[in-house]
Amino acid sequence: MAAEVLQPVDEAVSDTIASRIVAALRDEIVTLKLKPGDAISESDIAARYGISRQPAREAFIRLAQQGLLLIRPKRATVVKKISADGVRQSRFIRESIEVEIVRRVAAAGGPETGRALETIIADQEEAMRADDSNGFHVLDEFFHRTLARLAGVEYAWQLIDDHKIQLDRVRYLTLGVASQQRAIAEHKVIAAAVAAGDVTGAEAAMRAHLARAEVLLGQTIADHPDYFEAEDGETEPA
Amino acid sequence: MAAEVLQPVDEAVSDTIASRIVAALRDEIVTLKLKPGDAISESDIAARYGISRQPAREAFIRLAQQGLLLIRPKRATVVKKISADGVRQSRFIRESIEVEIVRRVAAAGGPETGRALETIIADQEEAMRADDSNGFHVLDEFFHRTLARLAGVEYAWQLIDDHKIQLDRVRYLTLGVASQQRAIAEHKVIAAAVAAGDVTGAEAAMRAHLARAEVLLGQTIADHPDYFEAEDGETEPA
DNA sequence: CCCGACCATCTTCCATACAAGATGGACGAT
DNA sequence: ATCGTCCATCTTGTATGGAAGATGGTCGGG
Repeated sequence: MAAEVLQPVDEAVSDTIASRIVAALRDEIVTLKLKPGDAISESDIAARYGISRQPAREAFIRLAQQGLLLIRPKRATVVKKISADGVRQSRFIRESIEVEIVRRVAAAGGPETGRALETIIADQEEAMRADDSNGFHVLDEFFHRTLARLAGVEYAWQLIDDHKIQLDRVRYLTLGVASQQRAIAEHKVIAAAVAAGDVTGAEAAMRAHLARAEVLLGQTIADHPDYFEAEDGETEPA
Repeated sequence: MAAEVLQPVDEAVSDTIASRIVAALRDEIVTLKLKPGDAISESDIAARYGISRQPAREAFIRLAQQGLLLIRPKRATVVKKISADGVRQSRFIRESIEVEIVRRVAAAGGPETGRALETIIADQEEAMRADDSNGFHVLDEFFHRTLARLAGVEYAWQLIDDHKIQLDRVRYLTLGVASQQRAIAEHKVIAAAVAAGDVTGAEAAMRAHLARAEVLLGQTIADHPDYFEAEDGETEPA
């Protein structure tokens, strides 16, 4: 059943080569094995994965539509640099929707919703203790996704998930245990407010939780300026 | 500079055949020349537009990712039926984001923002008098998009635009002058609240404005049940 | 020494050919 | 007459070849 919930990502129902390439490239991009600005070509990927150019091309199209690649017609295809403004707007989108979600859940929620959330938080604490950074992230995502399902808008979460990749690349640059502890604490506040039916409290808690990304962004830009697009000045400071 | 803001629509920078097919099919789907449930094939489209299968295939991929087509691996490709639940969730997404947008604009807005909106409304009234239904819709979209730009999140509007197609198909089934008059009146209320810096008032006005779609949905399902997916019961009541 | 034109090379884009699987109707057995 | 099987036909997925265009280095002229 858990697998049922995790599988349907909208299009990956078919197990084609192109789909696998999409997943593979997507992972390489988020984990920064493919760095922003790197140039790749269809032939390149085709050779690397031992396939034809056609599936590689289709993968490029899908990833370009997700905002991860930039296909330049007759020139080359590059891994899109992270746009600071784009990250802020992705965060804006996420905050808009998630705030609305917790409002709904808090308004309609009963005691069992609170219990469902607490279970996830407990799992997160265990993952943190086990130093399972990857599992922690999966559970973090599951927490938010569960809220969406409780609000009856799980499809909306899928949307957030698509655009969250932009945020994930930043997040990947700023891992840390302290961050995990704080995330858990904030999740607890949200869960408590939701369980108590405190709409405005839940909204505030969610906003505070998501606001943390703003701080990380500035820090990350300072640390890895070459991964980001030039914002206002010239694009190429020659 | 303004061109800079309007140009980057993410992928349509290149003027390829595939892009034109995407636009053409998208239009046909929204205007219901291609009805939900209709089956189309790559060869079919290729022949119809006098092109090869390859661009048609790419267009299918892009449209499938936008949720308009359903590609069934070795079977056929069909125009996705309208999902009532999907429409509700698209509306939820739109409301979440647009509410947040008007909040921001109302909070930070000055007198010139109100004037910009009023200009658009005036144009809308003219379009209505001229019985230019298409122009009216374009201006309606422009009104909301302008709000997004004033909030500094025009990219977010693009997201809404992508998912608004689901709503547009329903809207296309329910045109009418009365609807236009009401839309203009509601736009005026929103613009007034924004100009006055009335955050909660603007939020309420926007919610009311978008809530109208809910009523239309039920009506439309009743009128065209064959365009919609079966919701809970069996998919095929044989 | 500096600048402009040319060209080999690379890229994406499109066309075509083939492969694998699913469908629906015809056909034959019971 | 009814049911099961087979097969022509359609579908999408993949491979490969050629075309148009952009790039960057090289070469020649000033």
